[in-house]
Parts: sequence; C-alpha cells; structure tokens
Amino acid sequence: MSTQDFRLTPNQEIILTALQFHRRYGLEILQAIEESGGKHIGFNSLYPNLKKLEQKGFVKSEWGEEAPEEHTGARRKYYRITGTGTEALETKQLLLTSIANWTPEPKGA
Amino acid sequence: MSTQDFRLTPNQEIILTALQFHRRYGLEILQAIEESGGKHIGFNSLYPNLKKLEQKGFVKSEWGEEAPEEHTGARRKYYRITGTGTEALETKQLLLTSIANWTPEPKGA
DNA sequence: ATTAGTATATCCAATAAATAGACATAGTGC
DNA sequence: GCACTATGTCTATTTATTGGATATACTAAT
Repeated sequence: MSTQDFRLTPNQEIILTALQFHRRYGLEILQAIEESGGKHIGFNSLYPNLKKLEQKGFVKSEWGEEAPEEHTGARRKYYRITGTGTEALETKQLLLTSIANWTPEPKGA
Repeated sequence: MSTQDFRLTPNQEIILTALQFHRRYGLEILQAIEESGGKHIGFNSLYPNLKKLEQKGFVKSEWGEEAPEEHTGARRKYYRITGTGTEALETKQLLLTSIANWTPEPKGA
C-alpha cells in the first residue's frame, strides 16, 4: 500500500516526459528536449536524474542489443518509462486540473 | 517583438494554474492547492511569487471591492491571469507534448 | 597508433529556488 | 483589547540546477 510520492523536480519531469512514448538512450533524450525548443539540460544533469528516476521506479534501463554496424561509437543504454512513471506524469496533470477548477465550499447557513 | 520567456518555476506554475479559470485572492490560492492535494506552499512563498508573476505580466491584481459584510477580516487582493499568462501555461504543455512525441531524423543516405 | 566522434558516468564549485519561521501591518467582529 | 482574516517582508537553511573538468570505452578513419 502506501500512497507513493510522485513528485518530480522540473528536470525530472522533462526527462520522464521524453520517455513517455518512446524508449530512448541518454543523449537521445537531450536531443529530443533540445530540438523541441526546451531549455538546455547538460549530461551532467541528465545522468544523475536518470539514476534518481530509476531509484524511484519511474524508469528502467537496459544496454542496447544493437548489432555493431547499426550505429557508430560506444554502447547505448536505453531507458523506458514504467507503469509507476506513467502514473507520476498523470498524477501531475490531474493535480493541475484539479487546482485550476477548484472552488471554495459555500459557507453554510 | 522578441519571443518572450515563458519559463516558470514549479511553484509559479502551480500558482498560475490556480488562476487559470478563476480570479482568486492570495490565501484562496493556497486553499485551492491544499484541498486539491498539492504539496504545501506557505504564504512566504506565495506572495513573492505572485509579485514575480505580476512583473512578468502573467497576472494582474486589484483590491477587492466587496461590501464589508461579504466577508470578515482584512481587505482581499484579487489576482487574475492575463493573456500572456495563459500563453505561458499553454507553451509549457505544448513543449511537453512535443518532447514526448519527438523522433530522430532518419540519417540520410 | 593516434585522433575524432559517440556514449555513459562522476565530481566539484557556484548559482538559483524553495522552505520554515519570525516579524510587521491592517481591517473586522466581539 | 483580543481573535481572526489577510497581505507582505526578512533571514537562514536546504535542495536543485548549472558549467566545467575528468574518466572510461567502443568505432572509424588516417
């Protein structure tokens, strides 16, 4: 049981969102953010945040199983969002909607 | 001209969202957040952030014009979101959608 | 074999933001 | 005067982000 803590720091929210619909490797996440016009995140912020997201159970990772000719350079580690991670993103949106639509209890007679 | 800076800190996003559909006064904003299950924001965080949001042109404020019998206690200052503020919230959502759906350019022949 | 490019990962110092608590002011009702 | 509602500032602490440096490792080209 125990309701989880779904809170995300700003960078964690952006990184997790980048994984919402696509499995991606580290530098690909930065590319997705950069090319979508988001503010720059360096890899010095990326990797520690991916680690924290993994510790919270919001993402999991696996080493790329590509044939060596599929891409140049070093091994890629792929990250994918978990069910809990998806829940964290949804919870954030529900909270914002709920805050926006809240109205006070009319003070009773 | 000059494309504006629509970036919001986490608390600014929550506060601005509380004003998205309703004009509210300071402590009412905190109530909307609290009763929707958001994490606690104190008035020591609220007022400076409202000031910053007003300086950025995302909200404007006016003193309550209520008849004195409509509520007990001191004057209320009402805040409402501006067109620019609404744009800031929309820009944030569009950015997240864009990051989530981004796919890499297929590397050409 | 060296260099360039891609990729993951950590460490440190500086800056920025949020947080708790105290303090101050003011209007209303009792 | 006291309690309650409400707006607002200040300071110290903690937390998060940022830039820059450093390290490892695999691939491709010279």
